[in-house]
Amino acid sequence: MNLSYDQAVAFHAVARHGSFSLAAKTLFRSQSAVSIQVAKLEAEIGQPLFHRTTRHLALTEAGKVLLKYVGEMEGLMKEAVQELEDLDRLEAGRLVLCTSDTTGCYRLPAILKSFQDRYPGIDIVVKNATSLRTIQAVVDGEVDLGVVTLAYLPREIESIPLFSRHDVLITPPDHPLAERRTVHLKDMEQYPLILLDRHCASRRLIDDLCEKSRVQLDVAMELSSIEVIKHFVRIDAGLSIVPSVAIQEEVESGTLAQVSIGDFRNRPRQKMGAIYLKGRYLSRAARSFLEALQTYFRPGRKLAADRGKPAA
Amino acid sequence: MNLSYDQAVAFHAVARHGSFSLAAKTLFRSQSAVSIQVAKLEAEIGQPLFHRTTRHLALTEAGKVLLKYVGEMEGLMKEAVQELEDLDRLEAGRLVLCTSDTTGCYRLPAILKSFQDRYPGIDIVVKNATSLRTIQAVVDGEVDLGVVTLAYLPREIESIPLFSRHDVLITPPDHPLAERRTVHLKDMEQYPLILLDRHCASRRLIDDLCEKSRVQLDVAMELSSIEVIKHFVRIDAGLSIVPSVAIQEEVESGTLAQVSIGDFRNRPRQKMGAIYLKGRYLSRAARSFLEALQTYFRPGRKLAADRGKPAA
DNA sequence: GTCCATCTATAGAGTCTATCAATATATAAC
DNA sequence: GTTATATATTGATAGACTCTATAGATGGAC
Repeated sequence: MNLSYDQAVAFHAVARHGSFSLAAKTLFRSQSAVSIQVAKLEAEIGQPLFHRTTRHLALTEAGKVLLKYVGEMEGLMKEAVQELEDLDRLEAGRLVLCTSDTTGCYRLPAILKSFQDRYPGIDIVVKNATSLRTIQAVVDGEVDLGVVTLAYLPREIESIPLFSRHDVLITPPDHPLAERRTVHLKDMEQYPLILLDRHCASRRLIDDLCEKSRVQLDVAMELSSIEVIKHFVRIDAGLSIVPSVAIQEEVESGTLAQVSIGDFRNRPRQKMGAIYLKGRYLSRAARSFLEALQTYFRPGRKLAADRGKPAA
Repeated sequence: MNLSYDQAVAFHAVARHGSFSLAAKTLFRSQSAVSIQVAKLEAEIGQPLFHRTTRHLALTEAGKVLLKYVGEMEGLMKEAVQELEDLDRLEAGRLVLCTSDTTGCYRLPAILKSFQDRYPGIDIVVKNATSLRTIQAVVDGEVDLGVVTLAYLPREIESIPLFSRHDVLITPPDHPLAERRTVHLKDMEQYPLILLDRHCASRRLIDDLCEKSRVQLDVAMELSSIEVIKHFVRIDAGLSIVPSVAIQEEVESGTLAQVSIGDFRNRPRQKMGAIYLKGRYLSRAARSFLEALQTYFRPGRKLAADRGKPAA
């Protein structure tokens, strides 16, 4: 037995209205169309669905059974349509981001908050990982968007520059270098350094620069968290190079000192940006969030994140 | 947004198999047919359902939403088909009978039991009412079948004779009439009688007969239950006329005596039979029960209760 | 009883949609 | 680059659905 959903819907209308002609009107069909639909359904089932003896119809046993199921199915169909339309109107949806701790802690919170306020129906999940891992997660389709260092991007990744990361030397407040307006990598050779481990894009950039400048840093420790690094620097376990945005509070309260690094000045700063998989369909929620990111970080620029294909 | 169920089913197959061509095979369609179905669905929804970047497909957010609902809907459809097929195979169903207390107590139990054993999936509801009320219930479509006195039947009722009801006089064991082999209505005039009330077909038959024979019975009480009548007769509150089948136990145990009534002998006995509404579709369960009734009460006769149109 | 109004079933024609086979295109593996 | 596999596209065909018009049935009015 293979029931047609449309025929069942016609049957349902007839059952609810107790009349073929009335049902036909509500379905915007002719009465004959409805009669035929129900007749076919009855033929398929092998039993009548209505007692047709008197003027008003009554359901047969089979009719009662079918009615029960059709009602539920129509309800589900309506719910599905509702939820899909909500998705389209950004009143529902799910968005999975991935970014570094630093960006997650210091750059995104404000924009996430305003996005949530604007689209309360959208669930946003923020994962934390290094830029390199984030890129892999985007490539694998595990996350919709990433915000990462725009270096070492594979070909299949599309990127949108958002802001620049400005790395500085941090020292305890009473450190000799703390007085300087600028230091160079060369100046740091004599001090033990606490850096992020080699899996981080930002560390890689430092290493690359050292190699070019023939500087041999004394890396005393490799950690994976900037927060932890800050604590070590505060107890004078060594100096570090971190994004300036991550230590504003400590600088203001005087628990840490920051010094610009001359070697970085004429270099392109570390561009940070949003990334997504080339050609992958971006949900409306993802596109909308990309747009929000651009409006927030580059208010002057013209937005390109339209129709799922933002320019690089 | 107006989603097509068939398209959604195609989508579901693709989602489950992770492949259009595989899904096409399981649906016994060509691959192009499935591709087009899904494409139309996506056009209707306004969003892609699959990420098609890599070789294996992945669901988009919209795809995940739809998948959830389609699975449920297909489940319901399967259940509906299952239950309708069960109905056809008599493995499910509901049968509402109506009959008098007497028939319900003394005639039906055995056959109901064997029917239940044979078709355990069918729910049988037995209502009790007088024959006249039962007939009305059948006419109104409140019950599927009735077992009643086959007198005073309206035109729209179809009937199948099953057995005859044999009314006898009952008295206390030590009553003067208890010795007689036969009595006549005339003989009862001098005794107070306890009869069923005038709404009962059996009472009507007695009244009609009295009128013809010009007998004036002394109806001391009118009750609506034969069981109650039996108790009154036992305490010598009067005599009564009841179906013999209802007092077999009391006669055997000697608490009541029965005497044949001569006036009934040459009269057609009260035919009892099954009734249903002419032209009303009889469910398979009802037809099957009618058949069982005939086999039980008239084993020699050829069965006619076939295809919903048993002979009268 | 007959007539009328209303509802449902049926018939024939036109339209639309789904389907198929064949082919083109895209992707991953080699 | 080539090959193999998977998906999209095309054009033709078949089937289902819908419509209008009409016939048949039923209940109520007279």
